[in-house]
Amino acid sequence: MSNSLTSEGLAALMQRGNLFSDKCPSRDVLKHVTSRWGVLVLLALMDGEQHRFSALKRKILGVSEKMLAQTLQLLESDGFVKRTVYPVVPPHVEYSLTDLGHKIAAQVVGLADWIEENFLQIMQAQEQYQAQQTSNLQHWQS
Amino acid sequence: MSNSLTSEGLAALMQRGNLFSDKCPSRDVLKHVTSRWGVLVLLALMDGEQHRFSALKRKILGVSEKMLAQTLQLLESDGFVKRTVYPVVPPHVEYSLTDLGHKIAAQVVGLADWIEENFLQIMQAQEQYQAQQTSNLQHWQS
DNA sequence: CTGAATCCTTGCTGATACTG
DNA sequence: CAGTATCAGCAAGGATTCAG
Repeated sequence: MSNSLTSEGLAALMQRGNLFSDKCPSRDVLKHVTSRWGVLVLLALMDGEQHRFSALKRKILGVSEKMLAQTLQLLESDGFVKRTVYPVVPPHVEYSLTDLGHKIAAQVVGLADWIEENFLQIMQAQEQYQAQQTSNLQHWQS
Repeated sequence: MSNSLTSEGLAALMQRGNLFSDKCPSRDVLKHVTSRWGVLVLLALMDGEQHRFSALKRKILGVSEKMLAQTLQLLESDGFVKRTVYPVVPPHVEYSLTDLGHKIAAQVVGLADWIEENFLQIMQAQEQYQAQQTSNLQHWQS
């Protein structure tokens, strides 16, 4: 059948702190949703509407067809994106978020928003770091 | 001086939805904290203790010295990690999270935890997707 | 002990061309 | 319209070596 899980195997997968041991499957999902285009796809689909492939391509500036298709496939395989095909000519495909997709999108966007909100502080830290590096540089230059 | 920001430039950087336009500096920070080792470093430092380089290397299984040093530098330059050097022989360096670091670590771990908590659903979606792909495969094989 | 520097391999990415 | 296939370029990642 499709579900071949043992309760022991499941327990091993679900325990916390698993991220430290390599090959943790959660890392793959994290990779998908935080990837360069993954974030943008989730963001683009968050309005709950149906979106066509070409519409997404227009909305997400700079993405190639290959990467968009690849990202959509990954997110679909994780159960975050729903792909609806209308068997007509010319082909018509629509993408939208699943319930699960909406939830993880909220998490990802929450993280992204936090960064944007606190970006001023981060930038100041970066400048301080830069200044520190520069002064160290000047030190051994003399 | 170190601060060369104009108010217009800052305003342009801070507006929401900026993630869509490429070269958004927030994307770099997002990349740092969600990178393969970035997540694990934040997780390892979340206890609030001081951690030595070699201790982190032992704690984060599989990380190379190069990537650990690189990750720590990035997180330090973003103001998330504090690096304390004790000028003794042999060298003694300690790493810990800043206040800002604790906050973003909470966000990142929140996302990671969400994935782990909902991993059962995700895995089921992956199995369904796999099954679907396999059946499609068998279709044209015959 | 804590890294920096080097080399080398891998994998991601994007441009192009092609299919149903 | 909605992709797939292929290939080339580049950057991330890792192993090793060297240095303060």
